[in-house]
Amino acid sequence: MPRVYQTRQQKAVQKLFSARPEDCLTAEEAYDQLTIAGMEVGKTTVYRAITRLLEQGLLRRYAAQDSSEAASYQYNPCVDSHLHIRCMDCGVLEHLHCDEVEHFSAHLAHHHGFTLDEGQTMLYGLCKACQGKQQEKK
Amino acid sequence: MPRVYQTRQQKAVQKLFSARPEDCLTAEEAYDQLTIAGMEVGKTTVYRAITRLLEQGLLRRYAAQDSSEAASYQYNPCVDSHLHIRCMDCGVLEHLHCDEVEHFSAHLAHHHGFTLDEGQTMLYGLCKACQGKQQEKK
DNA sequence: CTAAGTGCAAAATGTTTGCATACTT
DNA sequence: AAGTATGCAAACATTTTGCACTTAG
Repeated sequence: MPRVYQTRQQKAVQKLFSARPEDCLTAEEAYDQLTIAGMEVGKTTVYRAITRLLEQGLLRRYAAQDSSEAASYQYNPCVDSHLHIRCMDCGVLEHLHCDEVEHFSAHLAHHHGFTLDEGQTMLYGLCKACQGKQQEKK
Repeated sequence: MPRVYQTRQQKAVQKLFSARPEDCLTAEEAYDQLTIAGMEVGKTTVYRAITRLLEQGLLRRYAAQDSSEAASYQYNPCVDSHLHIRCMDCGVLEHLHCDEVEHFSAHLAHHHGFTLDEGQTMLYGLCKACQGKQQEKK
């Protein structure tokens, strides 16, 4: 792994993500944010910076649910790895800090020989609010 | 929802997926399979047939892990919905038929107000074989 | 000074759309 | 006959790459 130079642009991208560990941003959104902030970072550079951060394990990547939508990225403080759940209707992202997850993960390891990567996994379903909405429709 | 005509092509695509409910195929792969089988179905038509099957709930869609990789689709016999786990190293797909999943899902519903959609969710991690490989590398 | 990063334009990829034609019902 | 599907080519959106130039270490 080649060394990572601390350029103005690289620092700007990392800072953007690390400043909001709760948020998921697409490359485009990150680019826009930087532009608004007057940071002058090329879009290509944003992509390359993100790639570098992924390699360093500082970002996690979430594939889009629908096709032809962009992937999003989130700051990944290694210490606090946890599952995320995404509502398929409203798109809200929730962070699952919960012992039950550890229990389930342990079960997978023991009974299925599978080591769950919480950082890479996104659970999909419906949040409380959207379950209500779905029922109204019926 | 408009009615779905049973064309030669539509039937061919559905048959392809339903014949192998264990397999995940990308649109491209489906197209290739059909072409090899001499079915003469256009790629556009494959995409449109897949879209229709998704709308009907007969197919589930899995977003690609790495960027610039294609999404894959799998036949979805509604009755037997279950979680899937994918090895990030070798790519193997395992089907999780397990009471623990129901237990975890129930927990999510009760304590987090979140209804898990097992069909849409893919767990990522490392399978037994690849955990061994990872350790050797160190 | 050298390895690494930048930014533009162009390519690549997966997917969707416009449209004239053909098929189902 | 009306509604839907097909297939081609072209459009699209996201992401990557080639290349000449700049910057960090």
